[in-house]
Parts: sequence; structure tokens; C-alpha cells
Amino acid sequence: MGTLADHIEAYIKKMLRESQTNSVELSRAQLADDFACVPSQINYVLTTRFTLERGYLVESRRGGGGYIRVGHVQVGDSFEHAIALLQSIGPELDERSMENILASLRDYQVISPRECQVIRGIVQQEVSTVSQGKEILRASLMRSLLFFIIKLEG
Amino acid sequence: MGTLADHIEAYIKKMLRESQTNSVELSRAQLADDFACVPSQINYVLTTRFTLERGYLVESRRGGGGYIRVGHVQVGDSFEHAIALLQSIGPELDERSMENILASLRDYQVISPRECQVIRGIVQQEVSTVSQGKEILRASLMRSLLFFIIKLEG
DNA sequence: CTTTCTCTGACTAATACTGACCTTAGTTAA
DNA sequence: TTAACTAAGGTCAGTATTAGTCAGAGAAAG
Repeated sequence: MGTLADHIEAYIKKMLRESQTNSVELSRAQLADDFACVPSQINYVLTTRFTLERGYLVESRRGGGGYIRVGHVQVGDSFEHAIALLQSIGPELDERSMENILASLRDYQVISPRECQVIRGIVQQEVSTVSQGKEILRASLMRSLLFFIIKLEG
Repeated sequence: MGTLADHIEAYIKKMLRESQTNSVELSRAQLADDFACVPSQINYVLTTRFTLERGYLVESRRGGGGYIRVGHVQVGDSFEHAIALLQSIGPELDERSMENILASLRDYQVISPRECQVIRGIVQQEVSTVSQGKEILRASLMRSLLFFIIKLEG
């Protein structure tokens, strides 16, 4: 059967498939009304199902003319490995794991040696500026940079 | 779609693009009349979208023959401009400042609308997953992503 | 029975827009 | 000369319209 959240998830994914642009604009209040639930239920669905790791981008704006935009990145087979690695990054990431991921991505030619070098430099620089939460920041940066590369090339 | 403010913003930017001089002179009352709104709506658009932080200069004069002049600050080199903006990011970065930076980089065509969208989405997603240090993480991510783009293009 | 997932509602925050009232600059006429 | 009039634009507080957050209740799974 599936929960309400499942239905809302399916509805949004259907709209995404039908859109030419791989992105869809929603009205939170309207959608909540359609499914006869509270608006915050929409946020629940978005934060649990339409995450960056699953290849979704969510933007929103409040106020008059506000909206929620959900975008989907579909990547080719050549990026499957990269996506898998990206998804394997948890809330924290140590240096050793980062190196393993970079090496793997370079081997699979998802990133160039130069890109690899740039990423390493950036992450090291940023991580060195904080005293706490280095692992968390590293995970965040790696996810973001890799996702950015995949998003643009995929 | 988009709000009235969005349309007025687009209209002014179009006029700016079409002008040889990177500046355009408006009549507040006339513009308000064209868009069927109150004159103060024009001020709202100017103060929220055409700020110095985004690279715009607004001058005006009251009384008979009054006017509003909007200029787009001519930056010598968009690459230099991007570097300057990057360096202006301190240890912390709030959402408003991030939007200003992105808007400016997009207006100067340092980043594409697509890249802008991706960056915003990634940053929002990542920042939403932490409970503390949102401003610090936002600064880190913006520095990293922008640096990465510039590094590859420059 | 305990843990994890769903769902709700009260409170919060951001953005858009309006209208009443204010300020400034030029023009005219006593 | 200067007071009065006319013709701009400015400010600000209030209202309307969205969406976001978070703690806790309820349901499902292990």
C-alpha cells in the first residue's frame, strides 16, 4: 500500500518524469491540500526522499510567489560508480577514506588528475581552518564538489 | 511566472543590457503606472535587487524633473571580480550574502544560471543537515565551489 | 517492548505589496 | 524676494502570502 509519504513521493517523481526539464515547481500549500495533510508533511517527504545523495536538488522561496522546486540529476552509466561512492559518504569522512574515493574516481576517469588535485587542495585548505568537526566538513565538501562535477557532466 | 517584483527587475535589467552606457534613467511614477502598482513598489525592487553588493548603483533626484538612475558597475575583469568576491567571504556567510554573491556572479556571467542553481541547491541541502555552524559551513562550501569553478575556467 | 518511521500543529521566518505621510526641487505670482 | 503651488521621489509600518522548524504524538517494524 504505502504511506502517505510514499504517495507524495511517487506523485512528485511522476511529475519529474513528465517534465521536459527534469525539474518541477510545487506549491507546498497546494500539494498539502491535494493530499489532505499538513504542509510540513511535504517538508518531511522532501527531506527524507529527495536528498542530494539520491540525486535530487531542492530549492525554495518563501513569501508571496513562493515555491518549492525539485530537480533531478540523471547520470549516465559511466557515473554509476561515482554515484555509488558519493552515496557511501556518510555524515563524516576521514582523510584515508577521502583518498580512497579520489583514487577510485581518478581510476575510473570520472575526474581528471588536475581536478583530483584541486579537490584535495580545497578540502585540505578548508578543513585546516576549523578546529572542530573536520570529518563532518570533509564529508560535506566531498559530497558537494563531487556532486557538482557529476551534475555538470552528467 | 514570478512575482511583480521579478518582472520589474527583469524589465530594468533588459533596459540595462540594451543601453550602451550600462546605466538607465527611469521615472518612478511612469514605471509604477506601466506595471499597475504603487510607486513604492519600485523602491522595493530597487532596494532588494539592485544593491551595491550585487554591483548596481542607484541615484535619484526628487522634485520637478526628478529621476531614478540605475547603473551597473563596470568591473574591469569578471575573473578579478570573482576573485574579489571570493576573498570577501569571511569565516561565516549568511544566506542573504550568499544570494548577493551568486546574483552578482550570474549578472557578470562568471557562472551560468544552471551553475548558480546547482550551487544554491547543494549549499542549502548540506547546510540543512547540520544543527550548528550553518554560517561557517556555508562559507566553506561557497568558497570551495566557486574556487573550483574559477580554477577550472581560469 | 523498543526502535524507527510517519505525521501533525503551533510557532517562526522570509518575501511581496500597499498606502499614508514626508522630503526635495523647480515654478509662479504677489 | 518669497510664499504658495506643483511635481517629482523616499520612508516606514502594516498586511498578506508563502515556506521552514521542531518537538512530540502515533504507527509500524523488528
